[in-house]
Amino acid sequence: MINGHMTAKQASSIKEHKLGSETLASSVYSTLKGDIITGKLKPGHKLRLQVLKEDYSVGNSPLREALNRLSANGLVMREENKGFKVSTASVKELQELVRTRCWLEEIALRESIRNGSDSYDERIVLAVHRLTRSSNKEDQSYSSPEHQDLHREFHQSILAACNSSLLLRYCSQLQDQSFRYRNLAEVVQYRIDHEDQEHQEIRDAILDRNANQAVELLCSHYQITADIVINSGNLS
Amino acid sequence: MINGHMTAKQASSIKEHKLGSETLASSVYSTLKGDIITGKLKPGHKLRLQVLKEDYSVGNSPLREALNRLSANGLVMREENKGFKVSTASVKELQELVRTRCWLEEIALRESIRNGSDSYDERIVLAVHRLTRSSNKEDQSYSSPEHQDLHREFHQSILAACNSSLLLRYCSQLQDQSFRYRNLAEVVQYRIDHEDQEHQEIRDAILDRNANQAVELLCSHYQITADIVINSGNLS
DNA sequence: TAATAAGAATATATCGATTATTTAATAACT
DNA sequence: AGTTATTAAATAATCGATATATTCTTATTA
Repeated sequence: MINGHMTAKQASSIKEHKLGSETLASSVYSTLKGDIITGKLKPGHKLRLQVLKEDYSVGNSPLREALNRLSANGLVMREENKGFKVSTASVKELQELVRTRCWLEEIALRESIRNGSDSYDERIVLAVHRLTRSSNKEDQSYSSPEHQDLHREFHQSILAACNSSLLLRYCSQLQDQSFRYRNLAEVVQYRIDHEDQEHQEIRDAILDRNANQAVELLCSHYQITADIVINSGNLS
Repeated sequence: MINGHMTAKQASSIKEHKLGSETLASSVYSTLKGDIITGKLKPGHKLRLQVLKEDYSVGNSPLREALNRLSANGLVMREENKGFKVSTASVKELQELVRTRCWLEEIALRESIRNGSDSYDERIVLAVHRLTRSSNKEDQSYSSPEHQDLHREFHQSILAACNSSLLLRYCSQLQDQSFRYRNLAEVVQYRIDHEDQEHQEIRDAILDRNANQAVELLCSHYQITADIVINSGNLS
């Protein structure tokens, strides 16, 4: 039998399922989500059940459950009787994404700054420290999953005190989608350095309780990143 | 064999599945969603697979797929290895819900008013007309699903021009959850009349392009409804 | 009473088979 | 040729039966 459909996939094998009591469906969900965000599974890519079953070594049920969750989160598109595919990526959609993300995060950020406690500040300071340190490692580690996690953590930390788990969930979803776009453009060290600078400015504005400036900086941070992705020419 | 577990359910049998090419999973999804929003399935209620299978006359796969979608939308809670239950309802969660809904809809409403075209206005006018007419029917039809659909349509119509399908999706989810809470308190004609009045005031503010007032009216509209639910004493 | 162990119930997952729909390929026709 | 029908293959969706694992319940023991 030919495994000729291992085209661009090279699926991340499901992690040790034994540890903890995580469900298989949840494992596949996480792995699939990761593969989509990193770009291992490209926008628009058809997700054929049979292929996925082999690539991820799981049965029908957990796979379909994972895909159904993902489709509810916007990373996967589902069409009745036609199955699933990775959500498409276009300039138009990216612009809508950035716009919406700025709207929601402005609220979450202003509320967080209003409610912010010491532990709120400390989490941010720590996040920036770790992120910056990671960026400055010798070995171009800024494209590693660890660096992405640190980046992710920074952006979550500044919204964490908004007092709405609903809003946080939506922001998290928009972040996932933004990171997927971000990974469509190859990121260079120069941009990473600049980003770290922007992160620090945002942090300082927050610590100063200067909400207007923090929002301004945050949104332009997102806009710049989006423009880079658009100019990379990898979008329809 | 006893059908003794038909406790408070009386499941809405799956609608004609033949028409169109809707998937069984999608049918169950809609039906389940409806039963949760109307309160036929009560907050916190354990959703046992075997019971649901019989009540809705479907197999394992489409049922679990529907539940997975619902859990991603917040109407159902999923716990690893422990299955599904209808999301709980509490005063605290309702307050967070209202707060978040006001935040998001303020944005969507202001944007819509800014972009609003003739067809935007017309859809709103029509929605108010139909809703009011339905409320004034003799036969207490204000608790019918048709009336709920009209009510739903009004609230969607005023946000429709915000130019972000993402934001609209989130608003729609929050609306679903709000309606579920709303259905926990028995609604009386008096309140319906008052609501219609509020809807008309919101419509007028929008037609006047008075965004500040429209937002003000909309949010207090939500707050009043929430207070009624809270005072009904049906929440933990 | 509290901790533990056995047993029942339930959720999760696999597999194979079946139906239905979509997609592709082929044939027929104007 | 190019469009339309028809047929065939591929794939999605579903079921049912089964197997395993985890949780829940109950009984037992210290």
